[in-house]
Amino acid sequence: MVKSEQKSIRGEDLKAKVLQTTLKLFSQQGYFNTSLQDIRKSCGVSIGAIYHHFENKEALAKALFETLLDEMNQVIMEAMDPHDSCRAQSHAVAEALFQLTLDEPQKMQFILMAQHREYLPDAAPICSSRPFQSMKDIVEQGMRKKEIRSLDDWVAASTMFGGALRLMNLHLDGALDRPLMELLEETMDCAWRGLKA
Amino acid sequence: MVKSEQKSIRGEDLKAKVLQTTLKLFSQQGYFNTSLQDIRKSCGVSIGAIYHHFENKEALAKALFETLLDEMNQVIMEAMDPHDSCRAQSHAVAEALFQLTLDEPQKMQFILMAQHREYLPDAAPICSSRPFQSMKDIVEQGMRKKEIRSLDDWVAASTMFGGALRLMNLHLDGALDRPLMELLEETMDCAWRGLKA
DNA sequence: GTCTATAAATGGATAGAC
DNA sequence: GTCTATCCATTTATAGAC
Repeated sequence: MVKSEQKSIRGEDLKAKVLQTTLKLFSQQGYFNTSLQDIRKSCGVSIGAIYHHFENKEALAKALFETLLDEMNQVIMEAMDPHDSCRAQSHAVAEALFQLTLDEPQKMQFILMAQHREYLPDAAPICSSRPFQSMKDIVEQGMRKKEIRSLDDWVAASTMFGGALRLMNLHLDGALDRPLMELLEETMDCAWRGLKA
Repeated sequence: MVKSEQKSIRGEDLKAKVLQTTLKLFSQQGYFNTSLQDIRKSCGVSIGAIYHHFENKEALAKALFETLLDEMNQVIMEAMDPHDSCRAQSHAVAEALFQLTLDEPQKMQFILMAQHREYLPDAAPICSSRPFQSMKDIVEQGMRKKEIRSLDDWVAASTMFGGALRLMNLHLDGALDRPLMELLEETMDCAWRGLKA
């Protein structure tokens, strides 16, 4: 039944299907444990079709990675947009990222926990990617407006989001007993107490 | 010259040399980008010798991983030992881990940034390993003694050490402009403000 | 205990038909 | 644009000499 639904997939739909399947397999097993044959089988497509849309395995991973970083950055921008204060923006961003972690665990797994530089030699470290830069910007802005006290930029950013990011990791590792979202208020309150002017 | 120094390495010395070389290569290139041939060449030993001391590549990685987790836990225990209060213990542990990151970046790189479960299917998530459990214990103890306010255990632990761990990551990624150790006081002060009763 | 040579399998990538 | 068949390099692991 699954097979019959897929048989007519072509063009951009096929490309999207490949990306979707690749995300699933990479996040579950990792890049190196996933062969192109695995991807081929899992989405009922041929090797030739995959190579038509992506130059090679590395380019496939790169396309996926960049798509997800863009998406994450989009989520961050939309979350902070309606707010003015550093505190409100940070809270909204953390909430949006928690929600994304719950809605799309594979995407967050791939972004947060994969070692991209092992297979994308030219990739920048994740901490300098746009979404993480956006988060750092929020905190630096808050420091300029004296909402948070004067601290090293990296210390301030790590304090604001370090706890929340760690909880996302723990959730994805299955370590948390309580629902992730229930921990949002406490975590961001702790961060704020540590930073406020 | 290097070769002539190594030619007589045998037995336990050889085993240690293999582990040391493996750490270097795994932390630099990752597990999957490092072949046994790479290890063989890099430490001037034969494949046969490696297989004599380790059942297979996975067992080699496992031996290395467990050694490093033990070492890290040892560092933590020794750092907290002279202190009583949760605050002093946490500070000492963070300082010791910063120092370990500076002294042995490859070891911390391997512990903090590798995705061990991609090649050690039976490995527990890193957050439940002994060193991380020790850190969590310090915080929970502090909560019982009312030094820090009543919070979810994971939130408290993530707040106390989330910032410091993130800074270690950033340092290893080369993202920090300032020396890691200069950020210790500020980071742990932020964490403490967020947690104190 | 250490070595070399090689087996056996797998994976990325290509060629060419449709 | 998609498919199948195949090439070639690489890798883990073993066998057997020393």
